[in-house]
Order: sequence, then structure tokens, then C-alpha cells
Amino acid sequence: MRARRNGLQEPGLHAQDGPETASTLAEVAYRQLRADIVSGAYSPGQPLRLETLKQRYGLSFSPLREALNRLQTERLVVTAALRGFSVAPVSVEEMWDVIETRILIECEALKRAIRNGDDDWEAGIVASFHALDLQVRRRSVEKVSDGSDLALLENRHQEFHRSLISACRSHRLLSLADQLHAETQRYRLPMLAGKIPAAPRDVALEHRQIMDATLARDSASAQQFLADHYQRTGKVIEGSVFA
Amino acid sequence: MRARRNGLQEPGLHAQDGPETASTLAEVAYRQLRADIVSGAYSPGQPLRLETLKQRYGLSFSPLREALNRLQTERLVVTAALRGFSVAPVSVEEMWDVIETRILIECEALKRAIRNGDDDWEAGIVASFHALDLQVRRRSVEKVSDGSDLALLENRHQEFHRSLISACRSHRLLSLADQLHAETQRYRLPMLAGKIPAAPRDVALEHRQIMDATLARDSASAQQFLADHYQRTGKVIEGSVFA
DNA sequence: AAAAGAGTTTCTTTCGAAAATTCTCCATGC
DNA sequence: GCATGGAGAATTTTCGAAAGAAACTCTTTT
Repeated sequence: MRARRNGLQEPGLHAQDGPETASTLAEVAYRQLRADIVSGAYSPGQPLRLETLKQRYGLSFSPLREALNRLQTERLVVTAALRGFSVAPVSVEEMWDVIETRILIECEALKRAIRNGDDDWEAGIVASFHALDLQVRRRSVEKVSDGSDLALLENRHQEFHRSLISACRSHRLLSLADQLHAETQRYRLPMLAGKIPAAPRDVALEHRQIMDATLARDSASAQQFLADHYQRTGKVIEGSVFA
Repeated sequence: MRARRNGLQEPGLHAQDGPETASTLAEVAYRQLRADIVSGAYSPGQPLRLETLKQRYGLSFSPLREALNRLQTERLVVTAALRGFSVAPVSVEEMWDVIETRILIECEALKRAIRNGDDDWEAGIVASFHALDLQVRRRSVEKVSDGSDLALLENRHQEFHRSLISACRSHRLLSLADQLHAETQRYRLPMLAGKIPAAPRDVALEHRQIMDATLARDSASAQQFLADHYQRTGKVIEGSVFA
């Protein structure tokens, strides 16, 4: 067999190695496929031919299939009986289902985090908010939008939202939030790439409102701000992509 | 290759063929493994050796691995890097996490179903309640508890709870409810098998209360009854299994 | 010309074996 | 006596090929 367990750092198209380094090729396949689907490298509905994937990622059937099976249960990939896999299609209805579900999960998680959170939790929120804010400003100044820039911004954004609910003390809520984030990401893509006429909308303010209410332990307001935040995004996308 | 696509009805240890007939062996593996884990054929934490599974189900590595990967994302199976798969362990903390998450999901789904449900929805609830009630009475009269009996009762129970939320109009909520049901099922097993001193508890009444409030479109009460129902079950299990 | 059908091609799915890794257990040294 | 280490066994993971199904094409028939 070829060099396997050694060359696993995988230079990779994406310069982000996850926190825990994968030690099986199936894990590598899962991460890369997921990242590529979420970042729009494949378009919705596009068939994922195994032969193509095999070449693209330099892996063979088994690890790819395992990865695709996992992604299927996360709703990023769909499969018809003997007709292979394809990227999950998109639609307004699905988008709203994702968004509403995400609001349900994250509001509950936020409620619990506000109840349970300690000093470290608060510090984490402030830190990730700051990192996000910095990145937003830098980006708006430089006016460039290359891939890595956008990916970094997106990471900061996710980090901020994750830090808010990190103290909720529920495995399930956290991983559901992760999954739903990946799903919504696909819908936000055209917006992030600037294909949508910049909405008259102060996203930074929305983030600040969420943070302030959270740190003030004002659960109801925080949940409301969070829900509004996601719903506004939905409306912007609905009004342009699905117009 | 051996006779494949033909002999797929699979007599099977469990006499329940799902609604959509699986046409791949990976699908068969998924269903059977899932059913066996949920019904307690394997104990929590038990390693699932591929060689053993291969013999037991008469399948080879590939379909089994695909099934296990899917079950992993459903939290019924856990896996350590190169150390194979095992049945997800159980604990009080995990149990409550499942139950609380289930309450969150199903209460929201119930709320929406009550808002959207039509006549067919109501009819479905009444019908499945009746079927469940009948099965409960029959069982308490005959005093026998063989496997098929218990499985049937459990199906009726699931059907009832599913019918309540069937009109919620969200893919995600419905499939999440399914997954969480499978997880809770593992915890309820000792109770169903009669290993726990029968709690002084009128489950039939609880079901009726949920149904009545739902049909009366009293969303708040229905949600409360539903949440109480699941929480009581949790407490009974907590007080006996994890004592 | 449309429909049906046989043959061809493409793709998925499954298998069994080979490679890589972890586990087990016994000997060895301190 | 107890840690250390290192062969051998057990197990997982990966590969490439073979088998099966669906899609496609091109002919033939009504």
C-alpha cells in the first residue's frame, strides 16, 4: 500500500486543519467534502460521482463512501437508492426550515448558557466578538474579498455564535447548532460573496446587541435579538436569491 | 457474487419491514443494526467487532461500515479513531440530555401541529391513540410479555407520539424526533421489560390528557402534558436503573 | 414518426484480500 | 516485584477489482 498514515497532514485545498487531527482517511474525506460543500465548491443538486471524487481527493471508494454516508445524515448530501450521491438541493422552504430550527436550538442553548455561564464564558464571548469585529473592519477597509479572507471572517462569525451558547451544558444542542450552521452557510454564500446588493443593515450592531443582552443576563432580549438576527438574514436571501 | 438483489426481503430477526423497501445492503445493515441497538440486543458500551457483525448479518465490511458511520452521527454508536465501533454508552447525564432535547423538539413540533393540523391530522391522533390503548389493555390482561408483544406495543406508542406532531410541517423536527425517540428507547428498555417495580403511574391517563389538550387546540396545556410525560419517565428510570 | 427493445456504456455497490494499526502477553532488566 | 519492550495475534482500515443496476444509444417495428 502507498504511504498512508504518514502523509496525513494533507496540504489540502483548505489551509485549516481542524482541532483534532484526523487519523483515518475516512475522516479526512469527511472533513474535506463537508468543507467543500459548505463553501460552495459544488453547486446544489450536483451529482457527486465517485470516480471524480476519487481523483480529486486522491482517495478510494471506501473512505469516500463512509464520508458521504455521514454527510447524508447531516442533510448536506442526498442519495437515491442505486443512483449515487449528490449535493443536497436548496429551496426557500428548506432554508426557512433550517433557519427556524436553528433559532429554536440556539435560543434554548442561549437561555441555558445565560443561566449557567461563568466568567470564562463571558470572557470567551467578549474575545470572539472582538476578533469578529476586527475582521469585519479590516475587510471593509481593504475592500478585497479573496477566498482566505472570507473563510477567516466566516470562522470568526461562527466562533462568536458558538461562544454565546458554549456554556449550555448540552452535547446535543451544541452539535445540532454546528450542523445547522453548516446548512445555513450554503444559503449565505451568495450574500457573503457580495453577489447580493449590500443590504441596508448593520450586522455589527446586531451582534453587539446580542452580546450585550447576553452579558447582562437578559435572557428574553438576547433570544429575541438572536432570532431577529437569523430571520433578517433569511429575508435578505429570500428577497434576492429566491426572487 | 452471491444472490444479491433478489433475496433482499430478508426474513430478519425483526418482523417489521420499513415503509420504503431498502434496495442496498448498506440500507439493510443500517436498519437491522439500528433496530438491534435500540431493542437492546447489544448492551451499552459493547464493542461491535466487524467480524462478528459480518457473521451475524451475513454481510461484508463495506455495508456494515457505512451503516455504522450513519449510526455514529445519530449517537447510537461511538467510535475511536482506529479502535473500531461500539454501542454508545449510557449515563444519567446523557439520558437527561436526550429527554430535555426531545421535549424541546417535540413541544415546538406539537405547537406547530396544533396551529396547522387539519381533520386528517386529528383523525390520525384518535386512531393511533385507540390502537395504543387497545394494545395496552390486551397486554395487561394476557400478562404475557414475549418479544413481539412488546415490540408491537412500542410501535403503537411511537405511532401515537408521531401522529401528534405529524402536521408540524418541518422535515427537520420530525426526523429529529425520530432520532431522539430511538435514543430514549434504550433507556426505557429495562422499564418495558418489567425489571423496574411498576411505578404508581397511569400512563394511559397521561396519553389521554395530551391527546385531549391537543385536539382542543390548547397548545400550552398540551405542551405541558407532553413535557411532564417524558420527564416522569426520566425520573422513574433515574430512580431505579441509575439508583 | 413514435415506441419498443437489445446491446453498450457508465456508474454504483459489494466483496475479499492486503496493509496499517492496536492489543496482548510474555520475557527481560532494573 | 514492577515497569519496559517487543514479537505475535487480533482488528480495523483501505484498496482494487468484480458484479449489478441504471442510463444511454442505436436499431427495429408498428
